[in-house]
Amino acid sequence: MRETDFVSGFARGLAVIEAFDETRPKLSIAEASKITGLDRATVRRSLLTLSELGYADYDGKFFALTPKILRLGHAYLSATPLPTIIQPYLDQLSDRAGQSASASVLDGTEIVYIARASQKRVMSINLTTGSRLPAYCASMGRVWLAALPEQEAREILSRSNLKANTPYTKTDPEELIAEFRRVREQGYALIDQELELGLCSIAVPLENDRGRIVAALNIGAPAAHVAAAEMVERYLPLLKETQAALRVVLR
Amino acid sequence: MRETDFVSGFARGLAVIEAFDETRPKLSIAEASKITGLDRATVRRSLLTLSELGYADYDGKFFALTPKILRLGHAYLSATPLPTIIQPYLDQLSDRAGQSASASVLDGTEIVYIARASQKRVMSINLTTGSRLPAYCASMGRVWLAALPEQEAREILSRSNLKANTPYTKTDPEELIAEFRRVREQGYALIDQELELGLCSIAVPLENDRGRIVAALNIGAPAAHVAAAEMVERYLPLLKETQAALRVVLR
DNA sequence: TGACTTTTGTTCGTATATCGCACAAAGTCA
DNA sequence: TGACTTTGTGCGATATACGAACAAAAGTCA
Repeated sequence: MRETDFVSGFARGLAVIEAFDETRPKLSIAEASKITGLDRATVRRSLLTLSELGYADYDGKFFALTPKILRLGHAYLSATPLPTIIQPYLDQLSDRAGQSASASVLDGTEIVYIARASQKRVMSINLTTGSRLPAYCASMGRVWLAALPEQEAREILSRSNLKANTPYTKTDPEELIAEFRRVREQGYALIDQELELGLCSIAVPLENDRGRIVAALNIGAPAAHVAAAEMVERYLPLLKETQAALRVVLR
Repeated sequence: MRETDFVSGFARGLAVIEAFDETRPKLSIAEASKITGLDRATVRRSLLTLSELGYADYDGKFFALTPKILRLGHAYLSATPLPTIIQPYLDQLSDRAGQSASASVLDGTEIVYIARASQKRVMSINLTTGSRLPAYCASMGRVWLAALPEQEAREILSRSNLKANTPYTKTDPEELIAEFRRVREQGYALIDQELELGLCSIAVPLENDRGRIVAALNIGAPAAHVAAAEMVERYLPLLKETQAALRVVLR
């Protein structure tokens, strides 16, 4: 790609959109400038452009994103057949298990939820389509990393911020690599309160008919309700069934 | 806003992202150019920029969005407290009703789902956070339009594509305006198979403590299961309870 | 309170990047 | 093969970003 094939004004604008998050729902020009590292004048133009197009509101002081911005993310969800195909299977799975069931794909060091059937809230985090979790400490993330060549998995770990969310969180890269090997062999990943205290989850890979991983499926349950050891006997068979059913559907 | 405060390269890029949808998950440069009406060279630069930033994949022929694009929409969801606050109430509501419950906001002529607790699939459409429906024929849309000054509601109707999705769909603006008045008086909107055959739904407005509408809540049920007339007695009390509980929570 | 400092928003001239056109090259299909 | 479509590229005209300068607003402190 030649240098002139890159529209930096577009790239800068996207960075400005990403400057908004849960801790910063409203931004002044100066704040957005600090977060993105872009010049105030440049950020101002991007924000005014967003506002002009209806993607943001401006009260003269702060900018806030509007629901119109959801069109951008939704363009992916509706354009990708996977979430639509998976959703009914997930609903059924969640219903049979009596627990939340989800599907995700890997994006860099994170997994991204692309479909979810939730039961009563067990986590402090509100997970919906588009939510992200670090791959190294989530059951679906483990499944994804286990499916990659070891070198790639190492590379992703090296870019990850391996922090101990709970006393149980594995943060040693070598230990994680060994865990990936175990996941690969047994065909599922089990997480016992590594992401959040009181939460267990179990995940399996979802492969297409060429044996390539296209998503991960999981079931999450409160540890108080289901001990980690029980997760396998109670939910693995259900996950395996769903996995097999979907394998037939996916080209 | 001065002319030079608008970054057209950014605006053009956003239009290119929106060119992707369920019917067009992969786009060539020429296709994207046709859809957006932008010059091929311009579209090409935007697509290559997206690809360079990891928001799109390029196989040398077609471009497809990657899950990274979800970050953009998610910036709104996580930056707006409303979905997070509402979700647990929706889960409980859906659980008690045994039907899907959702929340939405108005964006132009459409409602946008910002949270949803789904039960078994009853619609042909896969609704998730970020999904859109025309406001004029959806129960939550009616609630929103009823909450606006009549002039604004008329203006939105005039911009809407009022088509009859089913034989029951109301498409006459005057009839709709009269319906909005009824919705305002009775405090809820009932839709009997106007969006899709076999689907009924009932919605109420969700107001903050200043009495301003901030979202609409609804419950949807298969018509075969619950006749339209029954919707009110079965679900309105539950909706009202949730509405009241949330009113206290919202500032 | 008022003087002072710091932060923020806006404007401007200029160097640079981007646009859209026109043409060339490469596919595509009968 | 030839007609057609699609993609890539060079170039002049135009739009945009940068950084500095200034004005306005918001803090800060005695």
